[in-house]
Amino acid sequence: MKYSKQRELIKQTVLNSSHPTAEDVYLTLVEDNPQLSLGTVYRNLNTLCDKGVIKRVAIPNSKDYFDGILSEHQHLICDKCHNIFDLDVKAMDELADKIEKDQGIKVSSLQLFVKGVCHNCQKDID
Amino acid sequence: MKYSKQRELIKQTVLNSSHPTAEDVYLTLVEDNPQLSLGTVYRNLNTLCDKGVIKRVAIPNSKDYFDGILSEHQHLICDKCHNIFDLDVKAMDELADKIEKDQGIKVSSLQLFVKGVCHNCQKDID
DNA sequence: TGATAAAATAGTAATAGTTACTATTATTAA
DNA sequence: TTAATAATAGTAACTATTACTATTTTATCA
Repeated sequence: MKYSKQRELIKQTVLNSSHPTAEDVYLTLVEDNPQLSLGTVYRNLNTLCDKGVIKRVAIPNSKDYFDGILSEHQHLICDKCHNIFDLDVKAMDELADKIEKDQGIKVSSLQLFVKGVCHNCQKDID
Repeated sequence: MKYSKQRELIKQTVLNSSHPTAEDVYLTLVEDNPQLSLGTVYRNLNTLCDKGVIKRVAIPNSKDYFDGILSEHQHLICDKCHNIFDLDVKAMDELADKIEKDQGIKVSSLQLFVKGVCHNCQKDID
């Protein structure tokens, strides 16, 4: 894989922002790099995911988000502000084991989508 | 809401098949109803979901599936045959409670996506 | 350093799944 | 049976993403 300035910028943008979409990354970078192409952003986000440099957060009925945090964690989608927040749900491995035992199937991946109200928005309600 | 023959057929097709997509429903029905429009299928699937007659199974990076079983359950997406299977995961309510306590947030919905190998495909492996 | 090969880019076209629009048809209620 | 209104078929449009292609950038090595 050859170095490219664009890929470097895209990587840094994901690492320095919270769950940006491809479009977020593009809009962030295009200001100082007016020649940047949205296709380049998509292509590099895919490459970076494939190489394990970043992770894709794929949410049902929504565009993809990207995440610079590689350790396993789950996500909260806030009902109010629609932002995405990291959740450290401890019980996932046990749950996978339980499902394997109870259902008699092999589990290769387990993903949890939590919808609710984030800390910030909860403050606004109180 | 006025009766329509098309909506009735669409509803029956969802109730009588296992997790069909909009296209599945359309292809099933169009044979005996050549005038049926795909738009009508989409519109009525949405209406039936809104009215609580059927449920939408929205899976990340995939088209929507529909489900005639209304009771709360989770889904297995098989790595081999890519079909969708119902899973009765008992621990969901407890998990929601635990997340609310641990994370200090209000959970409005909790969805689990299990990827793995279904019973049928597991048989083929053995 | 300069030539060459390989990879990446920008810009655009194409795709998949779904929704929106509109003229026509079917259903319902009086 | 007519009049209203809701639903349809057929098509266009939309959104998120991928594919294509001519040009540019990067890396290699003589």
